Amino acid sequence: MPIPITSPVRVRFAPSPTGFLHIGGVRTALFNWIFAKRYGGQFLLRIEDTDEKRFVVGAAADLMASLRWVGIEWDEGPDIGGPYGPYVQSERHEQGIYAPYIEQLLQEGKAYMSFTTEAELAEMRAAAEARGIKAFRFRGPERDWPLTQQRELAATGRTYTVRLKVPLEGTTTFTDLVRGGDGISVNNSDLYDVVLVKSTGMPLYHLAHLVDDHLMKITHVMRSDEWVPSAPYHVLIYQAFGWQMPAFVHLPTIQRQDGRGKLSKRKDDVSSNRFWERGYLAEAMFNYLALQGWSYDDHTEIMSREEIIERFSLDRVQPSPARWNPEKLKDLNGIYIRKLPDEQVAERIAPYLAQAGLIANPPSAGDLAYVQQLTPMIHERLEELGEAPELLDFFFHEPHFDDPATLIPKKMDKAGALAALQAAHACLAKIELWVPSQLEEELRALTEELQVKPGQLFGALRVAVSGRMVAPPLFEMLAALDKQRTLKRISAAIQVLG
RNA sequence: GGCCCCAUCGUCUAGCGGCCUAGGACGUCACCCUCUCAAGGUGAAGACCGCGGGUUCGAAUCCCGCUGGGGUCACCA
Repeated sequence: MPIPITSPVRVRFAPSPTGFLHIGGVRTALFNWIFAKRYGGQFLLRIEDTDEKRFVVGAAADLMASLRWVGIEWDEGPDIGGPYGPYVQSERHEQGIYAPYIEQLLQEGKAYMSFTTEAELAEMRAAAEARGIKAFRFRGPERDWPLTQQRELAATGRTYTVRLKVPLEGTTTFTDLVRGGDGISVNNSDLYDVVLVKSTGMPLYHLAHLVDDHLMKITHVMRSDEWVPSAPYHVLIYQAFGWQMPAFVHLPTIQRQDGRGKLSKRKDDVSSNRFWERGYLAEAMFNYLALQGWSYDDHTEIMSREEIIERFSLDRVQPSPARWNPEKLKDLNGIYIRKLPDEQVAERIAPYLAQAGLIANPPSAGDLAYVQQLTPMIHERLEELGEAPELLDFFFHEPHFDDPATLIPKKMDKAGALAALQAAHACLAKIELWVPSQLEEELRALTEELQVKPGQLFGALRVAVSGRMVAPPLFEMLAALDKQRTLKRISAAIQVLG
């Protein structure tokens, strides 16, 4: 059933700069972006850096580059500003944006100053566990103190955190646009008094993101599944402020390939950077990621950005987790590479060849022209642009034969192979018009003359000229190699065999 | 362990009570094409719809229980 969406829609992606962005993060950003485009709303980027300990220099810039790579642009964000800036939480904190809201909750008795230290908390947790209590739900004694008493203690210099005064009884319920049903409900007795402000005065995610979402007029909070357990706290905070709640959309997580847990930055090779380095097309990544947790119908998979935006709807978002499938991504990438014209593929593989040292870096005009000539031979064989150097390296330096036996075709002996190569050399030496069709015509005639199968002669030549059993089509290869180099390589092969 | 979420081929999914002897894609295998490898074409294997109860003339589809998997239990996000 279609989910009614009230536009204008405002969504956001709010990562913390703690390292590289993995593809799960990109997927979450992508769904937000697609959703905004679909309903003609805004997509904003906000950096949540309230955790000074985990902050990684350069991570924010890196993450923005990753998003832009797949084609995600934001309408408001740290680097481009917007009407509700700044879009970096540490800056917002410095500007004192959160302070009045904290004060408000304190004044109204919705939150309280908690003087229990981290060390004390750890002790209490350990003691609780020793008594067999598995779930430690902290409620500070100060939750019942009058505010004046809390302030008096604070005035003595004692440090404190600010905690939300979570109701002891009753239930907290919220709806989720992906899960539907009657909504998700938890007993308040299963909750604890979450920390809203650290003892350093820095607000925590729970408080900061929510104030920001409210101030930035976010209508839909679309985030990963792992946030479901903390959603009740957010609902309670909205209620404490008396603010209108955004709609919650919890996206299924992307699981590891083996299905054991969610993707991890440390254990899995899923940094988004890795994919453009290896030669994945942004269009393919976009298409693949859109299909992680969403589908259009029972058979359509290859879709352009525009088609995906046009067709996207929340009721087709899967509630169950997806699983990381690099094989499928690779297949899609191959499809997108094949859709590209040869000229573009040539332009895009040139940097990989340069990096591999096969051509100059940066490539010369002559290099580029040669790459243009070679590209049609490997175009449809490419699933990652980064595979190009491996497929083409023998065009740039002489092959060497690790195993001369590969020069001998099936059902042929060494003498036969030698004779065939010598005959081919003589035949090719006479050819003036060095183009694939002419080469094919002459060499096919030679197979009949020699009474050998095409596969035998062509196979021996393929190895002679490329040094490998698997290579691009023979005649195109010879043509691209030019006559002189072809003859030289065949001679070298004859030497090796003989 | 508590709490929450989820459950269709190995994987991603279609399916919203009869169209399902369950469709598509990746992967796997075979054949065709063919100078090798790809690409392309054709086809095959692969899911008693996790299990057990209901509801119904009829259930993969609705309800309950169980089991399994995942997430989360921080002064991290």
